[in-house]
Amino acid sequence: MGVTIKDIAKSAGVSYSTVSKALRDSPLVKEPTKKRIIQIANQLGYQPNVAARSLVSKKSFTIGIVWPTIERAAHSALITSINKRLEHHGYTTLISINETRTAIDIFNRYRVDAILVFDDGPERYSSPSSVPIVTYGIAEDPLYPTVDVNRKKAIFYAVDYLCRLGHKKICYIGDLKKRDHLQKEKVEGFKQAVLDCKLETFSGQMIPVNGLEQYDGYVAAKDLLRSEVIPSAIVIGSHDLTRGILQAIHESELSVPEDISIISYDNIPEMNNLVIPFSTVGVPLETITKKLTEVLMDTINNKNKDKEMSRVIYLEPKLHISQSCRPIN
Amino acid sequence: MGVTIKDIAKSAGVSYSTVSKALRDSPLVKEPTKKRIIQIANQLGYQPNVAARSLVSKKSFTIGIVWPTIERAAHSALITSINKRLEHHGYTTLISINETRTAIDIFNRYRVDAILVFDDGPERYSSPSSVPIVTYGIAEDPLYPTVDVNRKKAIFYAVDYLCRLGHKKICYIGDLKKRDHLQKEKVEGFKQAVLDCKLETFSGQMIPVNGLEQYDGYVAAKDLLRSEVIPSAIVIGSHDLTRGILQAIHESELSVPEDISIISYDNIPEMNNLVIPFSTVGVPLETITKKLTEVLMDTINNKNKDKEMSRVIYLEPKLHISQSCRPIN
DNA sequence: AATAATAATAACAACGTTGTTATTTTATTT
DNA sequence: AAATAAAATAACAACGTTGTTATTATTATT
Repeated sequence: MGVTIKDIAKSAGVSYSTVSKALRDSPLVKEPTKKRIIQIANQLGYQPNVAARSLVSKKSFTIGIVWPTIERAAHSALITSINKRLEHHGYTTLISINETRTAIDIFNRYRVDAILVFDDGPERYSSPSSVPIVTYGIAEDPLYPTVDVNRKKAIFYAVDYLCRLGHKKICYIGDLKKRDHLQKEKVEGFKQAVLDCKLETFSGQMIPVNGLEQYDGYVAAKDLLRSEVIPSAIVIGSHDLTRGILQAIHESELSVPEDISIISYDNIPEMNNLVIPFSTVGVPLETITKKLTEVLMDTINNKNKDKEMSRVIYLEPKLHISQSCRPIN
Repeated sequence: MGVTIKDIAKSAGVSYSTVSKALRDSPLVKEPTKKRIIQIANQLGYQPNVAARSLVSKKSFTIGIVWPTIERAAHSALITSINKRLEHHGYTTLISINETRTAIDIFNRYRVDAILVFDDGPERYSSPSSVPIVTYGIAEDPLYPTVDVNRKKAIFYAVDYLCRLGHKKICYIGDLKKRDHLQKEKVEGFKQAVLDCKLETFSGQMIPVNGLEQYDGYVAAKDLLRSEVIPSAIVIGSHDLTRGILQAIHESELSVPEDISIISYDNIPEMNNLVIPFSTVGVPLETITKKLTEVLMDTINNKNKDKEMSRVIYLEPKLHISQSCRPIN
């Protein structure tokens, strides 16, 4: 079974409390003894028992991530980055892919120091959690501190940018369903921009997709390109759609940005494996994870009090200009 | 802070040991008292402290999954299924996406009951882990009990099947690099089958890809279709490649299976969102996760002794015949 | 060399559970 | 109604750790 502090004590001929102090590098134990103890610990492959430790110290130095939507590729990049950042703060990340309610219960049983919820779902989970919760991307009347991207503004910026380049006929390809809050925001941003920029509106300006995968983008774009009036620019609501849309454009023997300008919503800085470097709007992934880590640490250290606890932090999207849009004469 | 058994005891006017028994549904406590205690526990939102519990009982009812390659879509389906199965056995699944060595250490500190490693990497981690380890897909001289798919056989079956349909000119598209053990197996299966079935060999019979993504398949197939001799059938080494290959075939105005037969290696039963229902070879995902769960439970309950501990279980692939292959006259 | 001050180590309680043993309450027998 | 058996509950030790307090060993001061 697992090696304990007492095994080390016996082997070193000291009391177990001395071992505890030595391993935590306390100044209360003499340097040579400390060295000897540490060496024995390594030799025996000692790993401190988290259960025992967190039982007495009421700290686990662990963050639980709730991730029921495990397939979402975008989230996996976020989680990788968060994990790295938390590691630097001395925290361990543990993930549960269970349904949100269940996962929160699990982490409560483990008494982790904080829970980070990644769940796009519209479901409300009024969770009696004694462990503090932070959420990402559920800005609609959240019960907990939330970090979110201002998606409305993002798409607004995209349209505004195209407009300043002189584009008049601009389409939006994305999820138009009312259900998904995150996608709805984007649609609103588009509508607002069309209004504010005094752009032409026309039927078929907003093209729906069935899902957010490459294939869905392909289908939607095929559809669009078959119609008689082709827009001079397209705003794409979600990352994966872009590839499919490009594919469709290529098949129509059109090229980007010569024949058509394209800009996509995206947080991930990896639109590089596409044919041309792509222009995007969105909050850089590292900005998101930096803020999330910050909020988590503040929450743990009780830096935010009372009503402040349930406030939303909207991150400001950035326009990342590359080579997929061109000015119109 | 968290509600403890003592809080409940106070509120119910009984001793905390009675509460413990009541919550574990022990016959040692009278039914009405039990009911009352359980009700109070729910009311207070009590969640048992895993740390305290596993400290005394030496059981955590938790399995740690090591998953450093978080992006691998195929694994996410496996993990989802495993999670569900383990839940039925009363186990909780916790995931770490840290580098394998680190993740194993973490789970050792947590004293989970077993660790399941999903790591394709060829790296050897001679880990001094006091928690038992089970691995998936690292059959090459494994240190721990391992479940693996017989990939060599899988591809063999695919070729054999095509051969029996009368195909003579069969190509393989996949990763040909020597590095990746999993991919190498498949290549060997192909070579073996070509030999055993006395098939024609020709230059350019095995087409390499750069990665295992859809795009890589597209590029490889484009290349193939540009050459003067086009095979009558293609065996595809990995799931995601398939879409790209189909794309390329369509662009060449060929159709499947009329002009060309295609069969793909795949464990996931979801080749449905393709244009036609696809023929595949591989071990069904549920078979894999069933066996993995079995091995995990056996390992925990010490059902496998001594040298048996480090044996490999090769799962037998199944041919799943659908509509992407046709017989040749 | 005896005493005080300090450094190093040991002993012990506590954390929230479970499982075992001890005590009290209730039911049964005479 | 007293004695006994059975049922229900309470008390206590243990798990592996940390932090506090008590003890012992060492050094400094006279």
